[in-house]
Amino acid sequence: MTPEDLHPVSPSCADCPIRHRAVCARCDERELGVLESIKYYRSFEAGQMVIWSGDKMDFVASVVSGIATLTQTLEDGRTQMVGLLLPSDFVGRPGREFAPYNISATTDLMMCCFRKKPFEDLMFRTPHIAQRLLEMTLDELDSAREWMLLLGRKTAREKLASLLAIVARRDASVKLCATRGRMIFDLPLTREAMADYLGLTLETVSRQISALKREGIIELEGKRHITVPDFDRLLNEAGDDSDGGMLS
Amino acid sequence: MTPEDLHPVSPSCADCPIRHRAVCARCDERELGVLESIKYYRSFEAGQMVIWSGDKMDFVASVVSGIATLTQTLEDGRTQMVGLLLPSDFVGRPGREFAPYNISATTDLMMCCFRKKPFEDLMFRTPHIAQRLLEMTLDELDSAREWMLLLGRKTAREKLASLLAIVARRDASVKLCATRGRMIFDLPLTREAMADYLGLTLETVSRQISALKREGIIELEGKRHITVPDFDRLLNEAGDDSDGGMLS
DNA sequence: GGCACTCTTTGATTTGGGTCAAGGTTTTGC
DNA sequence: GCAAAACCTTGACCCAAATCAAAGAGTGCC
Repeated sequence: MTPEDLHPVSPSCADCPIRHRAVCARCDERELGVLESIKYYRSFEAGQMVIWSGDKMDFVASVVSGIATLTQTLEDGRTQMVGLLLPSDFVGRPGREFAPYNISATTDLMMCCFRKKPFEDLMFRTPHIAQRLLEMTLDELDSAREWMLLLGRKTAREKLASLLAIVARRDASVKLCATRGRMIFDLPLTREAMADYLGLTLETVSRQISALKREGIIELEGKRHITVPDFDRLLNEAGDDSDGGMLS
Repeated sequence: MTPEDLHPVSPSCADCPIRHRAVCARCDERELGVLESIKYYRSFEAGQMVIWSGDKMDFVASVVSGIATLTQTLEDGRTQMVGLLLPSDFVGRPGREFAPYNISATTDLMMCCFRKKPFEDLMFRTPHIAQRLLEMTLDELDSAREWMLLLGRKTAREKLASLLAIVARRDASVKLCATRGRMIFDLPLTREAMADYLGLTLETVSRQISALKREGIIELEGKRHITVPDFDRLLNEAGDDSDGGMLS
């Protein structure tokens, strides 16, 4: 498969990401006008909290640039990442008043937000917006369930290979690489964040990355810059049947 | 909390479960008429497959009675349950042609099905149906993410306690028990099914159940009939912050 | 009643990944 | 340019849960 195959939807959007991810294709001028009037941008620095679990969340948003994570924690501090938000991903729940998990910026982050109440009003008046959101939510649910398989049944090595495959697939910069099967990208996560996503410890993540490097499945320059010489070989380590869904 | 608190929505529905779970409150006569005309019932025996992952799925459905499970498997046979369907739960995805996982009956099962195409048509014409489905899907997503925390970060004992707490909460028969905090119910799953749900082996499940019994946190009569003398004590073993969401 | 089957329990042993500890490397801030 | 902090790697050791093995319990069928 070529890198182009991996990006059926352009990740760039001149105006606002929600246009193509959630609504644009079927929106008329009036609806776009409403969206314009209720939107605002917020930026966050790497490490900053966007919202705490349980806090009031009076907006929905999509990621313009940068990476955000959704995490849940037990009282004793064990934490599990339950979602990774890359540019163009949507977050927020019409009909929910409080955030169900922590959202934090792992890199510098720009979000395009819409005030929740008027967004909900628009959604109730505009069936195709609710339908598009339903589709997106079903996709997220599929991803979450794919992730349950990973957390419950994959080995540490398979977990790492799966994560690298997902990031490679979604990272826009892989497009720059022309050689068939070869992919180059930067890991957007620290070892600790990867561990939280994969249900491992950071030491195990580090060891598995070293092992994949030692065996030539990945090449590593610095701590974050990764080259995958043969994407199919990486997928093979991930333990999935063929390439699978693994959207976000 | 009293057993009644656990069942804010009546699990019984004279006509069809989807009425109260998905649409009924806001449906008019004409919409209910359409639903009537496209619905049919299917029953399955314990152990029977409802649908295989990847097969064409031309219906959506809700569970009338019995238990069904959603599972995903790796080629080498490792399997992970990704959802448990109890009476009144909905399954199926408008806009998706193929089933993304195996659905199977773990007990005798009755489902109320709606042919997909006309259901989708109705949904497109009827905004509140799409909106209700969106709400339900968001709830499912929250449950899936709660489960990710369990799979990634909880110990075997905490996993078992969490599962027992969920089943106790959802099982209708707990209503029959009056004593505050005391709950009696039947496990609807084999040890192996529990293991697949929890990302454990069946031996570990068995050992943990024995341990909980030995310590008086549960009482066990036969293999399936469980008494929880003190529900709060069970929750305490589950490791959650207070009682949490843990819907299904 | 007894055989066959499925489900469950329990024990012995192994092992993958966690924990603890030390040191290396990169980034940030002054 | 140096110190501190953050992040990462590697090693030694340990333990929770997996694996392997055997036997008990319940159920249905002839």
